[in-house]
Amino acid sequence: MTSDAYHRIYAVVRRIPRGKVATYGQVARLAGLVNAARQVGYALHALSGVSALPWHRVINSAGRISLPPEAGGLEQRFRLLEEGIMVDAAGRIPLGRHQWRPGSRR
DNA sequence: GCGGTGACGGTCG
DNA sequence: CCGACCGCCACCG
Repeated sequence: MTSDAYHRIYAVVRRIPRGKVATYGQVARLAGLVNAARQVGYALHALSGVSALPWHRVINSAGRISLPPEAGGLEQRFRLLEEGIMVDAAGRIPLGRHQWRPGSRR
């Protein structure tokens, strides 16, 4: 049932270091997929929060939480704050300071 | 197989 | 900086 694409996506998300975030498009590219940002969102949605994956470290390219508050966005904001990532009331995150750069190992 | 939908992303005004 | 549009593409009824 878990497609190969999903497996790759999850593998990438699992590598995001604590205290760092990655964008949907970034995850898609690292997973070797093209124009699949939406698919990444769909893959994470399929988890329904029931997972050991750091799904909360994935945000959109605008540097904001895409998930509606009542659908888990609130929990995502809380988890990020808990890791020392600044998230303002509007769900905005300073990407320049927190975006994950693969290779820098953090 | 078709059409609507969305945890996206880049552009434009 | 923000909202409106449009292009993309897998999932679902």
